[in-house]
Parts: sequence; structure tokens; C-alpha cells
Amino acid sequence: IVSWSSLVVGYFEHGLSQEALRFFEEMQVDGSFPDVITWNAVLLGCAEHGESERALMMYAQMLEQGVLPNTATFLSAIKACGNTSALDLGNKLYVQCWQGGVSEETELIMATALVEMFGNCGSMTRAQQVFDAMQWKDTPMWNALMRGYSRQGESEHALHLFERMSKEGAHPDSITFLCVLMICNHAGLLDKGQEYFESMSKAYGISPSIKHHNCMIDLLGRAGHLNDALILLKRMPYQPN
RNA sequence: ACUGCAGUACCAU
Repeated sequence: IVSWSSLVVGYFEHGLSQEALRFFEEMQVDGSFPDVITWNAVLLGCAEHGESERALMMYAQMLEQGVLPNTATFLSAIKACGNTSALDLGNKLYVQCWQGGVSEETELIMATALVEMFGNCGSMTRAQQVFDAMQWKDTPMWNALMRGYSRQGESEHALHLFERMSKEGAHPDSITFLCVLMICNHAGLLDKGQEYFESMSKAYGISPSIKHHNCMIDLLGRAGHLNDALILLKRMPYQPN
């Protein structure tokens, strides 16, 4: 089972989903029956490669076959619900995923996945509910909530969360800034975007990646600051892609 | 005992 599972993971991780699924079938013909780890690998592989409907079907199959879901199973299934806006199943998983009890660290990871899922489903009320229920929130959790609001077009609220997270002791990271810059981009907030971009390295000690630079080039370009966009492209410490 | 799965940019006017 370990051999086959490792093979399946390898194929998924190299973007070869069809082959991975073929080996998942073949292992069973060969007499190795997938355990929870094998199923988890397949669920996540499907969910991460645009096959979330399939992931949810396979989740049902897994249960039919009497394999008990664990934390990793729920994380993958929750992700698949977010990708397909399957809010009903998402709500069920929200209840089920706590069964059996989880460690505090796992609890936060699970809650973050739920916030992301509800955000993807457009249900910010639920997302906020899960967020509020956690006594302490780390950076990924704040990021997940922020992305939810920004996806709903609530740019101001999302940017407000940026201010709040620092006050509450969560340090913005590289992804926080990608999110914030993208919000400025969508909302056409050039000045604010530039402020954030500069504060990244100056105030937060995070060096902007090429993705951050590309956000800024996009933002400058859309705002009509074409020469500034060109200068940034030419001067950034990355090979333009 | 040990090996395989484990929470976040976005996605092209």
C-alpha cells in the first residue's frame, strides 16, 4: 500500500492526474487496498488539479468502503467543497470534522480551511463565524479571511483586516501582501498599493517577490502610470516573466 | 519504532 500510494502521490505532484488515478485503480486490481492515506492523497490530488467534483465523489466512495476519514481527509474534502461551491456538503463537513477531537494546532488548520471554503462559497457569515470561534488566529488564518472578503468585493473590509491583524499580533507575510496588493489592484487603489508595496521591505522586512512586483506593474499600468510600470519592470531584481 | 497523504495570492482587456 505504501509503495502504490507513493507512486500515486508522485504522479499527482507532477501534474499527471490521469496516470495517478490509473495507478490508484491498478493497485486494487493488484490486491493492495487503499487505506486512509492513499485516499487522502487521491482526494487532495484531484482537488488541487481542477477535479474537485471527482474528489467529492471519491470521498463518498471512500466512506462507502468503510474507510474512516481523518484530519487530512477533511482538509481535502473541505477544499474540494470550496472549489465547487458545495456549501451544503461544506456545512456537513464543518460539523463532522471536529468529531473525535483534534489538537489545538490541527484545530486552527481545520478552521482556516473552513474559512477559506466558506469564503470560496460566498458565505462570509459562516467564514466569519468560524474565524471568531478561534481564540487565537495566526497569519494564514487572517489571510484566509481577508481573501474571502476581497473575493466578495469587500475591499475596504479586507484592507481593514490588514490593520487589525498586526494589532492582534499576527505578522503579515508574503501572501498577506500578495492579497493586499491584489485588492488594491482590483479596487484601483494606486496610492495605497504603492504604500503597501514600499512598507513590505521597509516596515515588515519582507522582500517583494516577482509576484509582488508583477502586481505593482499591473496596478501602475492600469492606473495609466505606464512609464513607472516600465521602470519597475526594468529595475526589479528579477527576470521579467 | 521507522517509510507514503496534511491549512492561504491571483489567474489573463
